[in-house]
Amino acid sequence: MSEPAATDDKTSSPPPPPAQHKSWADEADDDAEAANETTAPTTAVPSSSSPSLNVDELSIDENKKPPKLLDDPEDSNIQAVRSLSLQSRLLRLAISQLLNFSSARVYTFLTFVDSVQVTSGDTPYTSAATFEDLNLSAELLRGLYVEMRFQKPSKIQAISLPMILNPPHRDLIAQAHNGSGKTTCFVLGMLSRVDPSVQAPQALCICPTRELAIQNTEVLRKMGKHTGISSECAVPTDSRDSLPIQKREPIKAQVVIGTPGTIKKWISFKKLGVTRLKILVFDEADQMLAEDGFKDDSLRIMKEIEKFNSSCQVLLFSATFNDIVKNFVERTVKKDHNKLFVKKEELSLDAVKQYKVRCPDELSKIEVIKDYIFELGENVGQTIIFVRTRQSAKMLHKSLVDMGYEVTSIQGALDHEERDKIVKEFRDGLTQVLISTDVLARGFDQQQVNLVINYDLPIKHTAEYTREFEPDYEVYLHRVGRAGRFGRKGAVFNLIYDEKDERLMSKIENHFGTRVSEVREKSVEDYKAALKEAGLLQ
DNA sequence: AAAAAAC
Repeated sequence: MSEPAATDDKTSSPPPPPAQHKSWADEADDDAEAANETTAPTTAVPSSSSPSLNVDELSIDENKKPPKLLDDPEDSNIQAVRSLSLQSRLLRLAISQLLNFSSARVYTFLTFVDSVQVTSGDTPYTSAATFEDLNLSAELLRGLYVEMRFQKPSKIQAISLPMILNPPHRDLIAQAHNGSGKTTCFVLGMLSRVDPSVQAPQALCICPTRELAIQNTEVLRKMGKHTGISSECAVPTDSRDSLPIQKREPIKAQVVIGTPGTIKKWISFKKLGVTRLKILVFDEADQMLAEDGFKDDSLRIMKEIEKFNSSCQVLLFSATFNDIVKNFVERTVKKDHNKLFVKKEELSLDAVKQYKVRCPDELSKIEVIKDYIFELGENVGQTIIFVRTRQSAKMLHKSLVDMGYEVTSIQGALDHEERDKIVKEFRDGLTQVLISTDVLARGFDQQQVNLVINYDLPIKHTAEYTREFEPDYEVYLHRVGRAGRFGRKGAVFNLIYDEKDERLMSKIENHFGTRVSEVREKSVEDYKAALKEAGLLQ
């Protein structure tokens, strides 16, 4: 039995919640109109400034030992930051001027082993060393240990769960590495905040793709198996076998997980009530709130909930938040939110070894895939090949099938049924190699995937009139993150063939501060060596 | 110039 670490902190009565601004929809409104303008609105409360500028110190209980440093590369820095209410800001300002300190309090803690206490504003949070520390129900603990086979909270879980579960239930923006267990954070949050005696939607989770919504629903059902909590997956169905929403009874499920369009539709048809909602989650929140993502849908849903229910806790989770979306996202939630961020340099997964392969032409990309990667791939686990367009997904699929290889491919133009089937076959291990557009770039969790091939590199489609292509760093990171789930080993091969690719690749290297080594010679032995280096072969 | 959702 592991020693329960410092749970006594909980017993010290938490101070009353400070006055809260609950007008998050209003905030969102402002932003929607002033999308790109940066001038501070009215009397600028020195809003939660960029952490890197104001990193001050970790506020640790004096009686506690300081956090120990781990040299585990995975256990990299997370910054815990708290936006302060106006009152406490003014108070801090007064004090700090007296003491000649910086006025913004930004709490950062590096790594921890057992227990860290973070004081956020005036609320102390003790990280959870064990799941028992979280006061979860016995049924939920059983789900964690027996169904999920979890032993103890991962780092992001240890830090974020106390903030999610304990009053005053502040909004939270949380960033954590791919495969580090973000889903568990919000699924556990939703399950434990539901009142089992109320048969109405109390938790809502919105995801960018059908596949992710289904996956999250499955995780929730597994983890919540013994709780009796009901759930519904709100994704489009092929009209044949299901009643149109107009004719359905209002949703009674206590947790609803789905994609924006369907959720919007259900709400507008009054089939999904929002008045009892206690917690609203955006998975892949940076994409959900990006200009070229689901911003409009997300804000509309937020506003609709706010209209009837001002005390709904909002959680925003993602592995990536670029500066632009980060800035916006922080103004979308209530002002006194908590936030956890990871430094950019810390994000690239050290567990996944990155390679580039220079190919003389487009055709030779296919040669590389079949001659080397397929040759070795099957000893290595499953493989996802990412392509930029639906067209290339079809094209590559056809070429490989024509050559006699057993691969499948998925992209958004396929029927829902077909998509579900292909994902299921891949999950069941019936297929070894899956070609995919960026539908599966984010969140798709299949632990057997050890190899990712970037058939082409992700490109940012900004409205700028530049000739220069910009890589989509976030998508790159998410793609890479499909391998190496939960700290496993993995490898990525980036296939590049022209000047454009070269520039994209080096920009990616610069951005993440990593060097991507090249597989030079063209022989099976070289790929073997690369996979050995990645830890995938002996 | 893409993909995602969904009308």
